[in-house]
Amino acid sequence: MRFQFRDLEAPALKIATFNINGIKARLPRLLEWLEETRPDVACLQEIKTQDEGFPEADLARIGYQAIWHGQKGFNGVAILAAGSKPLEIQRGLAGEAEDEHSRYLEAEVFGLRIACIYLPNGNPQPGPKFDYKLRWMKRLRARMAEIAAEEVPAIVTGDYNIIPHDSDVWAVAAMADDALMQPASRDAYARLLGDGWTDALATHYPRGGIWTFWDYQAGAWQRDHGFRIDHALLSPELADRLIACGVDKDHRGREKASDHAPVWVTLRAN
DNA sequence: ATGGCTTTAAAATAAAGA
Repeated sequence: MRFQFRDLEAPALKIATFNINGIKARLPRLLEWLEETRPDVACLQEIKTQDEGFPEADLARIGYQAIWHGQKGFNGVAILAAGSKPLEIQRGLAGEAEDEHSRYLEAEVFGLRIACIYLPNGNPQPGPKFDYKLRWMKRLRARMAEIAAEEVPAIVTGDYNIIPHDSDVWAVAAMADDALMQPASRDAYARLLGDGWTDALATHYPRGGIWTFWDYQAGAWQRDHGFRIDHALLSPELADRLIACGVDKDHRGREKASDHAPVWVTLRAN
């Protein structure tokens, strides 16, 4: 199936995801990153603000329109697009009415379906937070199956809080008991791929060793003690159009940086 | 280190993160 990127003249589309760990504290870094790298679409996680605190005007000033799903103090996701307002399709996942965390936002923009996710961390495990993580992944899988059934070009990207393979972490032993790499977490992630979604970075860097997160503690950045937990999953149509992908690693080393680095993919228009 | 940072919320600590 062929498709066109609507409202876009460029022959390729760049889509990025960035867990910014607080949009208020990170606003100068966020604006700087957008202006330097100019993604057509940017999915943000952990905006950590209520809806009314979202810096809509600051983003508009540099050419980005946005939709967002905020929450007081923590969580929160947003989808930004250069010169186009994302059309909201869905916020939140079905299947758990009492779940009030702002972790899922889905939109249509440039002729693509884009879901921005902030998957629960799940620590400590075992425990109720880990149970919530696994339930959330089950609900995500159900929604992704619905999207797949629509046969639209789609990308589900964000902070998955999953280390998919041992080659995606600096030291397996250091993280062995962490919720991010438990077999149940990995199995749930593998099921998404089994359903036909493609992990963009895993495809282009099959040997691993690519990190998207470095802890603030213990000199993790200076020692390159990181792991890969921010992912872009592509529908079959988009997987065929993947030109390039990578991590804006240098942004992790800047003043007042987030503990995550941005991840991006570039897709061919046809 | 059952937490070495960091953010938010809110006024000193506490929760959450990964």
